[in-house]
Amino acid sequence: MPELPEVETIVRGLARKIVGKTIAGAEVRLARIAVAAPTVDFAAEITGERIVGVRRRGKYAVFELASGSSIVTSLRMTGRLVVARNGQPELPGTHVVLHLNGRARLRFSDVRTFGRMRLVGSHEEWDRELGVEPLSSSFTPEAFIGMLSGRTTPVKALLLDQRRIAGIGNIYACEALWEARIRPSRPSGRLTKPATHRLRRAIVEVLGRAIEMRGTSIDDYVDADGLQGSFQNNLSVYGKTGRPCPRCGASIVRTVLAQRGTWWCRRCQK
DNA sequence: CCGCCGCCCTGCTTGC
DNA sequence: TGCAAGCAGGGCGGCG
Repeated sequence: MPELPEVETIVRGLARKIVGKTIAGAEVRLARIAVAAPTVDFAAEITGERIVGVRRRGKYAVFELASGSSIVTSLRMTGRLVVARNGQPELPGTHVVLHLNGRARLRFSDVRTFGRMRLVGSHEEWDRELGVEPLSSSFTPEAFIGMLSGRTTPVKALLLDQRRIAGIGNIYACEALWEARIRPSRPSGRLTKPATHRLRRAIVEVLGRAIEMRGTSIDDYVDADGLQGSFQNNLSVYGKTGRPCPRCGASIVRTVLAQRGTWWCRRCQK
């Protein structure tokens, strides 16, 4: 499932391929995927627009258009954004195709149809509820302490809450907590000061390393070229039920926390 | 404000 | 072997 490192990798690839191109037309094959304001036709509205930028915010890929509008794309679990030439084979479940100048096509596919491409106006604050970018200078120790302090919520649930930190999903929450040697169920407000610092650094470190490895491909994720990442080979605990902890050798367990599968080491995560 | 729950959806895994 | 139930999960709306 695409989290921050996967979306970052996709966006960097897309930026290289489609910035400066004009949208000559748009095919919306499944209407509920392409969302616009009630009176606005998504395809008609973006036709003729030039793509002036592609960026990431949290787990969203944002296409910035010359008019000031943006297409905010959420991939959820199985969404994919791939650029291909017209005529090249499509991925299954291709619901939206943007025709760019020349033969380039930007395809959005999603077998589970949870993902969305949403057209937002230039002054629409679509990300008002989204939290801090963990790889930005705003993710300071003080900011992180402010999020944790006084809360009883399990720290893993807090890491998954996009209103606090934007971009962490289940894989990197599990990996960062393992890295910081913190039990996922620990009440957020009960972390010691050193544990808080370890966790903040672990988040930054794990996300950065995953970007270097071009993301984690377990089931569906591919980049803008349709290629897999390689961070799945560097996972310590995610999906590793019964395998030895890379740090202490104890068996990795799977529990359920905040309705999510949670992998961790009972011996060295406290 | 906060936290919890159900829903959306389909492919894969599990169990009989 | 075949089939159906169960499971997976990010974001969102509803509820207490």
